[in-house]
Amino acid sequence: MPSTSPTPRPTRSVPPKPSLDGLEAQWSAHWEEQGTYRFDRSASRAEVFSIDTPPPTVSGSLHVGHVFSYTHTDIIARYQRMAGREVFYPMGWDDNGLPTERRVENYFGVLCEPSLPYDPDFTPPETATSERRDFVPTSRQNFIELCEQLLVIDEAAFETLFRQLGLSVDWSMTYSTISSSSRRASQRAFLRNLARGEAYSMEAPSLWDVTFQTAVAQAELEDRERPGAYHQLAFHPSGTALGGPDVLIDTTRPELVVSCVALVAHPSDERYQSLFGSTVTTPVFGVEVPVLAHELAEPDKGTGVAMICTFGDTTDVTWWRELNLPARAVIGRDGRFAADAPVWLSTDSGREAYSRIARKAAGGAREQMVQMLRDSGELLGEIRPIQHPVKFYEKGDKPLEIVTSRQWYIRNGGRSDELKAELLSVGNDLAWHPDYMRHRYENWVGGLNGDWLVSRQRYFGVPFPLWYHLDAEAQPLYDNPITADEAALPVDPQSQCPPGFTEEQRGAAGGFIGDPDVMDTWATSSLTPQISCQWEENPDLFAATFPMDMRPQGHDIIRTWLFSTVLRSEYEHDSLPWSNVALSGWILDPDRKKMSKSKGNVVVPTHLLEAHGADGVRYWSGSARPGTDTTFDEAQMKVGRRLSIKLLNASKFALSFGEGSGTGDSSESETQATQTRAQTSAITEPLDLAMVATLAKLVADATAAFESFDYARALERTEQFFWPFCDDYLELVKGRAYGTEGQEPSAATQSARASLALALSTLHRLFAPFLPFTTEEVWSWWMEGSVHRATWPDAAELQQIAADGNPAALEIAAQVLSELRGAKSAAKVRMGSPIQQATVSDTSERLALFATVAVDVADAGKVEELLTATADTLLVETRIEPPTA
RNA sequence: GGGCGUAUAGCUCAGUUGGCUAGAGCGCUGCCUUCACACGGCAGAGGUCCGCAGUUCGAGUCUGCGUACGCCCA
Repeated sequence: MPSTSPTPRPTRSVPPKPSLDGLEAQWSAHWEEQGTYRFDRSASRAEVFSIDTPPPTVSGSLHVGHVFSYTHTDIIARYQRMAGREVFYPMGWDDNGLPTERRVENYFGVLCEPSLPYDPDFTPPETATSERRDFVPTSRQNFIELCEQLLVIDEAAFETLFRQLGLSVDWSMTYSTISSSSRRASQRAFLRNLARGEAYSMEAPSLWDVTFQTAVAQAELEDRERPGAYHQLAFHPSGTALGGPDVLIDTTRPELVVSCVALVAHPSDERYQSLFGSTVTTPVFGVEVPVLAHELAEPDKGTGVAMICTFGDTTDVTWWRELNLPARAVIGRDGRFAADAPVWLSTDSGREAYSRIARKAAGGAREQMVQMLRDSGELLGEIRPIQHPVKFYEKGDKPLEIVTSRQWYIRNGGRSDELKAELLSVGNDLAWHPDYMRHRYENWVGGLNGDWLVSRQRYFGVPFPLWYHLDAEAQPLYDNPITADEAALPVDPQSQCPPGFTEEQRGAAGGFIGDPDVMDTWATSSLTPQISCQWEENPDLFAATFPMDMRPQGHDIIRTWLFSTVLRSEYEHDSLPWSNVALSGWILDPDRKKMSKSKGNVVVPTHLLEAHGADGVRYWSGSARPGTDTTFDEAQMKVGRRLSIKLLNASKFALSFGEGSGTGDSSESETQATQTRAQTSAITEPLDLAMVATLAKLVADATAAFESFDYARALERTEQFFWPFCDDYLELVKGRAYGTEGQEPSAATQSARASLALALSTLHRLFAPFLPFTTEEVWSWWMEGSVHRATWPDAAELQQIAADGNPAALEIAAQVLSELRGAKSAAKVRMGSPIQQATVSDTSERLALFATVAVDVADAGKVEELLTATADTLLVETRIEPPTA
């Protein structure tokens, strides 16, 4: 559906008492029926404006934040559509991955237990317990079915909200990240990464969430301040240094002494020069470890010596790698210490000590360990409590452990300066809105220190399309995975055989096993441009929409979604995935705290839409400058509602005077162009020309603001014009517009009516992206078609109509009118009461300008005798006689 | 520790190459209800533009140094 220039209806139809009630339901049904926002697939790339919509995580709750940022995108989409672009604006749901699993677990009170067989009659508990340990185990397939079941409900709730909000998405193009085409795209992209050497698997220590029992990526980490305590432990010199004084270290994790592989101090630390190269034995366990030097050791932290454990934190991993230390890991995937005493404990007393911490989680093991250290006298002094940053999975509740496991990685520049430089350069080619957000990207890419870990030991996600050969002992051979054929995608290696094998060979010696993992959610959502543009599935659509024009998103996920999308696109297409990135800010509660579920200050948007109307809520969103954190403010929504009501009433009023041309001769043979020309050529009065000149400037400003994605500025300018337009211009022009009853409209009357029509048509379109329901309503009173498919106003055309109209004439008229009203207000009389005499004093230049509008001013102010006098500045003196009672 | 942003009326915010006698809305106060709008209109009060120093004929705006708050990264 192309956009069209405004075409008046043959007759106007203005309701006697306009109202906002019911507009949302009425017009959203109408738009759906008319296909107003349907994407035209025949459009060429040059005509298209394509938007990489953020697929919301449907397993989260509805949130004002959704309303806020999605409105920003919609406002831009609506502008682009009116500006003549064919807008590709799909919606997507991010429904694969851990957030959905977690919601399903809590919602139904179940846990996935992959060893269980599928139960076709499985029904979840009637009431879910809140205790995770009481959750009912269910098979992988049952679990996935529950995920799918809940998603239908969650997605419907989101769609309802977004429709109420008036998002102009083409709902026929909706995608979901767990759908078969998304899984296909995700697996295809992965296989190509693998073929090009951009993806690899490796056995390595990685960050591990013990609750969810999965590896997590660097991008999903967050530091949280947690209470901890320094324990001072004594290590005993051994070998050549035997008999020397104990080496003291401070640690917050005494339970890890058993996996200590070395002590470390800074190479320039004077205190420990003599110890470097010597060995010490660990407390309690008596294992001999070296004392080494490394610049990551912090001399002013504790005693300056740290114990290196495999693995307590990410620094341990660095030390382990760079100092070539052995791995002595004891914590398993469940976060507990291994049951059997490790082989490196050579003494009976060491093994006995270990048995006291075996099978314990970190906390319990620490308690035991502290007791043993106290008993042996190797814990010195008091335990000193501290606050320190601890690494958490952003969605997790327990500190991350580091566990060694085989994982898949995609190279992201974290281990290659060359790739890092390339990605930095690519990011620099993006147009960022606001521009300063580019620093977040640079910061993140610059700080990457490892490749992107994409495998997750979870169930509801996109599986790796891989199998592994089994050797004669049925052990997997990871080095040469069997890959799925692209044509067969999507595949589930758990239930499907690799090419050339049969199901009987699964798990058998010489046979195969399927890769058990799923990909990180971001590994799929990093492909939203490819998914929504239907990469490799619909070449015409892809060619018309990719690379996309705009990626809207929150600034908090630059490091994850934005970066990973750039990376995947660079690998697959050697290009940016889009040309513009528009960042939305946070919603802050009235105390300026970020709204989040954990703080319990989240506002659910449905009641807001009911209370203030979709346009009222949209107005609040649209007032927030791009990228700026914004206070949640219902007062602004009320203002938006007021603006909408004002627009209804002002439109009703302006349309009540009759047609602009006044002749009533709008015969059907007359083309729209000549009609328009006849109307606009009727605009001759100085006040009217001044208004049109001001309007032309407004359109130029608003258009420029929109072209740079600054919708808030466009709204602000439009409002700045609209309120004085109602307060002043409508009042000034009212008398002329009425004309004299029973007479043919004079030229002055026709000028007024044509000006009102022109201003109204322009204002309706300028407000349309922000107030889609209200503007569609008022547009329908007098125009054909949808305002949302009407062409955006043209500043040059308006300027041409305004000719030599001088905006200052309108300004001075408004100023004098305001003075006259002030006099009436001071005299405590009604605005409709007359002023017997008014004298306007000003400079002669301004008086000359005033003369061109004086009749309108006198009429609006009900001034019976209007005099002028020259002076240095504007002064209005009045004589108001008290009304005769 | 490094980077980025914000700081203007009681509140939420505009203020785009320096020209400001600093604006808007909300809130507050007063007045006005037949004739578009009481889900209203009109008018009014209200400010050391975070601080200090500098550049300039001129600084809310530019520069430097601080302070406070927020975010990103280590």
